[in-house]
Amino acid sequence: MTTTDPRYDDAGLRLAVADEGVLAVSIRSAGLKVTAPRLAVLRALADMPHSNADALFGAVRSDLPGTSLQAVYGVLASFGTAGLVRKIEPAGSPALFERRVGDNHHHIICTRCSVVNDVDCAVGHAPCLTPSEVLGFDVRAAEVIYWGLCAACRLDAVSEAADHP
Amino acid sequence: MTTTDPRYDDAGLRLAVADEGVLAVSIRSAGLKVTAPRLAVLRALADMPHSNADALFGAVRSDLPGTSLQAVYGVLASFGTAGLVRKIEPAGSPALFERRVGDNHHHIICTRCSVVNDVDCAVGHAPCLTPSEVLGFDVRAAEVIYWGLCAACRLDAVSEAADHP
DNA sequence: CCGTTGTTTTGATGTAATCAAAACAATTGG
DNA sequence: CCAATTGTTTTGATTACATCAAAACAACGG
Repeated sequence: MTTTDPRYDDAGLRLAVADEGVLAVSIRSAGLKVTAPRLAVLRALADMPHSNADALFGAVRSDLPGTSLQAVYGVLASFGTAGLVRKIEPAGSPALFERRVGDNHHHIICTRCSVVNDVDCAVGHAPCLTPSEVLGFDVRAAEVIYWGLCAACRLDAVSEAADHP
Repeated sequence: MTTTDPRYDDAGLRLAVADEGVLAVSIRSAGLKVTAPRLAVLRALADMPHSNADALFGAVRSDLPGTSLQAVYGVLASFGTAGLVRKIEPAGSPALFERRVGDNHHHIICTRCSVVNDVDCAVGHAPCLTPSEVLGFDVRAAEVIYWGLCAACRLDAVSEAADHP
């Protein structure tokens, strides 16, 4: 009789032991060399998705001092072309990065505090939203950004209105 | 018996005589002072929608030499807050401007030649695409950019493939 | 463990846009 | 029609974000 407790199965064991190895594997299997700055950026991105290069630089530098901002840009560029991260460029914001790739999900951004949340694709298929041929264009992707007030800012807006009647 | 020929009705006559006055009126009725740089920017924008500040600067300078680039930025900013123009900021591009405002239409951009076309709203209502409350957000607008190959670039891509078989 | 190849550092450069102060021009009210 | 007010434009500096290039360096395949 073999145990089926998920904590002790093969995948679980590897996962527990690997620890940082998981990140290394994903980098290597994307065809890239595994380096300390790359691990650090990927780790930072896991903790704080929708971060910009500068915020990632801050996080990376704190556990790998001596890393340059340009290295972070370089890492993000290589991750981007390798398909490891996705770059989003909302109006009025520096570029943001996230590890969730492959599905084409969208984003909702608070106009007041700029917090970003993922939103599943409106339709569910790759170039979500129907038009696959519009005005003679061969449409490959649909990028959607919703703008609005997040829950916290809705409350703040209400209490502010009370302060200034 | 009064004529009802639209060419001679009051509005039509005013329109024909006004010529440039149409632009001036739209500026003034937006609560802004009418100035030569503003008229020139609005005129340029009528000719070339989806232009960036620099392209508009080029057009403006050619019929109103001495205008500064900063003036163009200033004009565009005031037009933006006055609701006279809309600013779009596609990923990887400087901001583009257009006079079509009020309806919330979207855009389709060629990934090869960067040409921009208007696309009517996917649903037809203001924050097009259903979600008016997502993840606790109060959604106010949905911004959609389609990316693909324009008709001309589709043809070019085909002939290039023939060149490099 | 060495060589190749790709990555990071260092430092310069570029683009798009914004800011601030002084000169100037459009409107409003007399 | 003129003067005062208010808003706009010019001029020049400055910022934010990002990219480029060369030399130093590190990963990985043999």
